Amino acid sequence: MGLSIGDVARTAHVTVRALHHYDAIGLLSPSERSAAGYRSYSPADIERLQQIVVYRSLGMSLQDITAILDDHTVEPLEHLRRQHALLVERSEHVHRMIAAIDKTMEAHRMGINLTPDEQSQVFGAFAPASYADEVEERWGETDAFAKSKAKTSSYTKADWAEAVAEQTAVGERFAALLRAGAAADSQDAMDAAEAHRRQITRWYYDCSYEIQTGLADMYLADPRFTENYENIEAGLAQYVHDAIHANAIARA
Amino acid sequence: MGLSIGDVARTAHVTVRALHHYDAIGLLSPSERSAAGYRSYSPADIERLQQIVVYRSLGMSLQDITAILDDHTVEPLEHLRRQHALLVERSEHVHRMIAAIDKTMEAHRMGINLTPDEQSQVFGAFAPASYADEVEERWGETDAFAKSKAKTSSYTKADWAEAVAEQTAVGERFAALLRAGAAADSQDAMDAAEAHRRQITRWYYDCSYEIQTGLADMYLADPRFTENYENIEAGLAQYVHDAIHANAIARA
DNA sequence: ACTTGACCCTGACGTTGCGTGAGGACCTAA
DNA sequence: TTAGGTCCTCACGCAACGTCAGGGTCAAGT
Repeated sequence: MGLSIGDVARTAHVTVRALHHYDAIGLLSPSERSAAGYRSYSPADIERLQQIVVYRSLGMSLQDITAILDDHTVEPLEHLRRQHALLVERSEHVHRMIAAIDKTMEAHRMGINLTPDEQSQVFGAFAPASYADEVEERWGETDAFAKSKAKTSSYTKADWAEAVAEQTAVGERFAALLRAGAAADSQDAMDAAEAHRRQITRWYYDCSYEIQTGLADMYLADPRFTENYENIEAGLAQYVHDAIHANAIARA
Repeated sequence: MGLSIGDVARTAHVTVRALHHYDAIGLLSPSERSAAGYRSYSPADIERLQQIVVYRSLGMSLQDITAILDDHTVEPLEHLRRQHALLVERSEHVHRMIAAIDKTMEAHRMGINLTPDEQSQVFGAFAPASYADEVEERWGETDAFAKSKAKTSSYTKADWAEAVAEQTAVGERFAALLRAGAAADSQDAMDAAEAHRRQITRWYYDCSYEIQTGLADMYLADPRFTENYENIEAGLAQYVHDAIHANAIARA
């Protein structure tokens, strides 16, 4: 027996009514019901709900969400990659909007009137950019998008094995350097950090230095991740963290 | 006679139907009608529409927008300031969402399960943060908000005169330095750039170095702003631009 | 065993912000 | 003068829930 609808609503910050609605339209039907007809949500249901919440926050319609979540050719991780990409796009969009406001205020400050053309541009920045627009902006026509989708969703078991192997290799590389006494800001350690970043970019998502240092911080802050490295070698979490930071600074 | 409804719709990237709707609910009623009953939008109408579009993109309801736009104790510039602040908040929100996805992906990568507590946090990042939440997050209770509103919306004519005077003074300061042959990356020029930034922060909105360099770029890119400086002294636009950039780099 | 309060269920109607025609006037250019 | 594009006013439709209404369920306390 999983969580009750109220518990789910609280942890996911959605209303009970919304969950009823998702059930009614077949977007998220809890995998179990109690004898009295109470909905019971399993961990898998919760995971699906997270995808729903994220896609919703990006402005996707419930119909479309149903469609892509029920598309079993799409791996769960692929959803996270897409969401990441869409969020980055969203972030850039917000920055364009801020720039547009800046421009308008500067014009006010200077007592300047914007030309219709400039005005249209300002308006354009605030045009309701749906997720669909953003997706197309990123991947061009549906054709290219389909291709990209085909590529990333077609990871075979061998691919996944290779990804895991690469990841393990990077961990080992750090550990070897640590054992050899190489400083965290040595060239070798920074190269390993770069490999870590490229590995994520290759198999998961475009990992900027900013994002990577965020991950490094998390490796120390969250005991779960810390343990993962400490199990390989004592002090490795801190070492990886320092190497990533050193590398990020050096490349900036 | 102003613009036709079709023209407005095109430049503002909204549908004709939306404009009809705004008229019907009294949010934006064009200031004139032709003999045949055609709507005619004045420049003031367009300006109001921009405010509407921006607030809408922030998720505000049409009712609320009507209320705050019809509140005549709020200066037009105050709307831009608010919108700027809300957008910055929105930007931070998006970054929190990206971080949440990063964390989820890292957990996947490492084969780790998130605790309910962590899950709740991830969900929290995607909770539909309405503009209202964001406003309260920034300004606390309605009381504090009312105060801030009272403060910023109560600029007197004398205040405005002072703001304009300060702005002119900053321009003159740059011009004097340019005439005196001080380099754009000299300490004096960078101090002037800092004064430029502080002036905007004081009278308009919190101007970060990133935003300021954006403005500097605009001074060169947009002939309107360029002219404004060139009228004071030849080469001043470029000079101001360089000083702002030098200062931003020095302070980073 | 019984009550009480918190929680759950299923309808069912209301709301917001428009989309989408229907049916008809208007207006410029050929 | 006729065709196209644009404009007008109803008026119904729709998504994603909010909001009662009327009624079971359940654990805790008495």
